[in-house]
Amino acid sequence: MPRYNDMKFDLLHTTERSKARAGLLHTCHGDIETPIFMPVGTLGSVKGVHMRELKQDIGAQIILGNTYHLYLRPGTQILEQVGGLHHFNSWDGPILTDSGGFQVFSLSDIRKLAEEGVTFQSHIDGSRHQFTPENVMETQRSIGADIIMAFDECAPGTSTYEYAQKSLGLTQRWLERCIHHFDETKPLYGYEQTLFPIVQGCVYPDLRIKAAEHAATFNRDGYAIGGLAVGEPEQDMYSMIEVVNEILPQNKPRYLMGVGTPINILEAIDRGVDMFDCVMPTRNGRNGMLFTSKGVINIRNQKWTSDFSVIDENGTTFVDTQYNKAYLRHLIQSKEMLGAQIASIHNLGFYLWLVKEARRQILKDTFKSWKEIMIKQLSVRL
RNA sequence: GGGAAGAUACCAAAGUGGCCAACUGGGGCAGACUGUAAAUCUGCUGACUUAUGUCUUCGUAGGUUCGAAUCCUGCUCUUCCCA
Repeated sequence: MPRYNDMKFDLLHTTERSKARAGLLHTCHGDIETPIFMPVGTLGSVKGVHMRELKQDIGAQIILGNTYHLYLRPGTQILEQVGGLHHFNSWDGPILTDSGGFQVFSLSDIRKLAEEGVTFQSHIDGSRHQFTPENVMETQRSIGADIIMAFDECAPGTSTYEYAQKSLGLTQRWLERCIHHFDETKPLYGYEQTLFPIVQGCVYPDLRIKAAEHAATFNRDGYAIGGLAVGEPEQDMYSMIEVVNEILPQNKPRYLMGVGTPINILEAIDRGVDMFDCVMPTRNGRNGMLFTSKGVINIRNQKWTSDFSVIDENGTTFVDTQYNKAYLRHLIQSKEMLGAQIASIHNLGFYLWLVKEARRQILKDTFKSWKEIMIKQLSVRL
């Protein structure tokens, strides 16, 4: 089985006025049209959304899972027994797993960081577990994601230069160990997996450059930009993307981890990013925030109480025109689970529409002007 | 008819002389949420207004007191028990 396959990503189109690109990423579970947004399914489910809705209504082409969470529950034994996450959650498209690097950041008060790896206390029962670059690769083999991520430290956006530098050193040594171990092991379920390195370096251009150059030497099928949208100013995020994308190979997909708002996504596409994931459409949806073609709605606000217009007349999912705003507000106010489901489907549908439309605009060389109009629209708070 | 308990802000419910514009929960209103410890979290919720000020409130009408949601009296209403 080839370790490296240069046919994995076809860069179909680039534009003059923008760094935006349209591409096609091939995986053993299907092709992905980029730019793409990947719904987050931490525990093997995109919260509140059926696979059928994800695929047919929302148009998702790839979803995420999380190594830390799936390792704790249901555990690798179950995942191996069933033949990997695809067979467990019955998503037959591509899957990407995050390595647990983000949990090094988000669970910082119940973990200990060391050269060897990270010792976590389970947030479920307090039990202690060690994650190392090596065992994280193995766990991701067990999960069986098509794209797996290197184990990194996602340092806070407010880190000092000294901390960021130290952290990056660790991430880079871990990357080497990840790659070494990944290349030494084989997939468990008969299809190929690929490992994406993660570029860290906080908001410091020289660190980001160093990190991107280091990552690029490993010649992988794709690269991720991590450690952004974690507390730093938005402008810093954009300039880091610019710095890193200057260095990452043109013919490989770039994945901006954990980002972001619809506007963030458009700005990042403009700067040459191809892949995105974020909990925002689902989490914020559950909490009553809707991203629509006309602007952002807080459906809990009183003004929607008797607004019987449909959720989004230009929306692409069935919920958009099936349900009215007042009803959705009622469901969310009443904490009815259907409300969370409708909001999640709507928001994911919007995100997927956004990247699909971006791709269409890139292909016909009108991305830049379309983006400006969209950003104005997306800034509206209804 | 007799007896007992009770009446507190939108609802429920603490508070039995000053630290009470009044605990707490719900509801309501608003905000937050970016590789998901999140169907979660935060703030506000008498009025005027925003100073750590004034005014009006704890069924109702009086009274005691420097001071009352808290003590006393009448009235009204509610619930329960006995006839």
